[in-house]
Amino acid sequence: MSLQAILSNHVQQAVKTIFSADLQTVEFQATRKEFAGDITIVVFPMLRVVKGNPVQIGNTIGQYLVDNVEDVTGFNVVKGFLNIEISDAFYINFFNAIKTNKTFGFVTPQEDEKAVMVEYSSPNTNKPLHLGHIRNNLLGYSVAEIIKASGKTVYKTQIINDRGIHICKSMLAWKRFGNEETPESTGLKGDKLVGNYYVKFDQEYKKEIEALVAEGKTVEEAKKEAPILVEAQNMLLKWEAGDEETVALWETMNQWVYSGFDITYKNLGVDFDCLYYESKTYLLGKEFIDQGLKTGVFIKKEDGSVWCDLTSDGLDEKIVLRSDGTAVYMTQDIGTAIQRIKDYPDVGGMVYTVGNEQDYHFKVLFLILKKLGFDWAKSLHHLSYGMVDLPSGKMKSREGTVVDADELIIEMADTAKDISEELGKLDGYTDAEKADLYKTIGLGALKYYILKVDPKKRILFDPKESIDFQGNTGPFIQYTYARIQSILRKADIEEAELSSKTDKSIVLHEKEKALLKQVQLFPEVIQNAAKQHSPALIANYVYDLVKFYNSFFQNVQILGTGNETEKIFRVQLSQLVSNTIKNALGLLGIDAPQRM
RNA sequence: GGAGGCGUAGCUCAGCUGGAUAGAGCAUUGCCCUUCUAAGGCAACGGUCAUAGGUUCGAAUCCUAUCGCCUUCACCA
Repeated sequence: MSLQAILSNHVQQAVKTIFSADLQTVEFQATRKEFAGDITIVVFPMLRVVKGNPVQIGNTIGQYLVDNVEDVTGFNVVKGFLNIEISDAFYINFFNAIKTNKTFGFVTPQEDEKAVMVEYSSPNTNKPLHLGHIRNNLLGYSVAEIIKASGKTVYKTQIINDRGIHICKSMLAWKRFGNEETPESTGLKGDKLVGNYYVKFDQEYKKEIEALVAEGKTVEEAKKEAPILVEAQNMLLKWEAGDEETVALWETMNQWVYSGFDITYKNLGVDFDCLYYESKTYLLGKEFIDQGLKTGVFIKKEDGSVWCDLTSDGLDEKIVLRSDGTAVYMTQDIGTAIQRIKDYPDVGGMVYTVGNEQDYHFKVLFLILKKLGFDWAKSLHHLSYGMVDLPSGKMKSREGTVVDADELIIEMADTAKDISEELGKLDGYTDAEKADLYKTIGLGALKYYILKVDPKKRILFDPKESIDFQGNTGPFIQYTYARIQSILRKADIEEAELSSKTDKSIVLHEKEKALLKQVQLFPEVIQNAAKQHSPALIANYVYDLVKFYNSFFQNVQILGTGNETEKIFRVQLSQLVSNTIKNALGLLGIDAPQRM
């Protein structure tokens, strides 16, 4: 039982016996460092049931706790705050109970718990991934790991938008200007090659618009009538009709993109359990539209288009099928969701990692699925995150104002290399080991930088200012981990000693106590992060833990202490902390290096 | 115009369901490596929590209005 739970019971008991009143809940908070105590009970809320002076009430309850609770050793009252002092024995008990648990805080998936499907990434297949996709991927991956750690089975998935006018644009430009170029012939990554033709298309398109305007057309007309655009649209029609040549080219170019994406995903360290392709699911939603028409969820208009009337829910009418019977984005999403539940019957809820531009879309999607009568629809969540913007504004692939994912990853590793070489602490490492470490540190910096901020906030990324490696950063946390590993290597303590129980008579240093308190919070932090879909909570937690450790490290001798019992305890504590750091970083998709 | 989000130190961000004198990092200025990794530690400086009201023992947090920035409201995805 947690400290709060134990104290809660006793405080309620105290209020009952002394004031003969019933207290519903007891409010706790961490004791501020300028006061003595380990945990604080707020007296003010009790005034609703107990009349009187808060200081007096605090004193009375404090005395009761000292008299009746073994682990409460003292108290003091400041205004309406009852600061409780807890015995070292309590923390040592806790330490003894969990010190050999390698996954403290993680809950193993329960059989009766429904699984969760987490969708993330879901790129278009016409251009390379950029910094915006990186945020999406890191968030989705991390949230999946966090939900897993909180005790649920998780499936990671994505919907690949492999169909549509965007890929036709790249296909057309390649056909016209490509001279049969391939990734092999150019040495380019497949997604980069295809992306180049997407940009090429846009350049040609703009030229044609200008030419048409010069001929006297309005800009609006020119945008619609530009021949290259018309041809791209024809290409999409041909694709939908199953034209052999078009489909073959589409398959080839998509394949190029996939192999390019695979490299980026691998470098980023993200993965998926299953994939869904829009080209395979876009027709799927239609049968459910038919079904919804029968049950009255949807209405057909005179021109044949199908709509969902959401005005009674405070929203608009939403189209779910065009008048020509073709699918829209919504149709496909309805079909995909239903298909996923069919494929994975143990799934009880889904998380969609998609930018906040689409808040409205998902609000509508979830509402429609509810109206269609799926009970799992109430367990759908849109993990909506803010855009990554540049000082110049939004990133735009067509205008070349994007921060390329592959390039950024390489730059980060290069920076790590520069810093590392300057510090020169890697004697004995092979070049391969070094290269590996630079990647780990570079990625650590990037991932932490992205994940430490609240997902719903937008991120302003200035390419001119490099991502930090000092202070509240990934490398700082990795460094602390490496530091502890160094201690453990030098400790020269036998395995049996490392798991031996700590004697309760030991007196804890304040820095040691602070560490144990912080470790104690981990399970709760994981649950919270899972509930709120927020890796930022994990990042903030591990940052605090690491700060406490560095302070401990600087102020307390670990191996150098003369006392053998103390030494063993401190090494064990270091091990526990390092293990917690590693596990927390793991939830963020960040590796913890042995040296750096 | 309807809907939604954001606004905290020069910069980047924390601040849980309302609680003590609003916290970190970067930057700036001091210290601390003959002792376990200085990508570190200790300290100083820095705030009208956008603004104005309200709710109450108590508000950065909840409510209302105003201002500023962003998104969305397509037979696009």
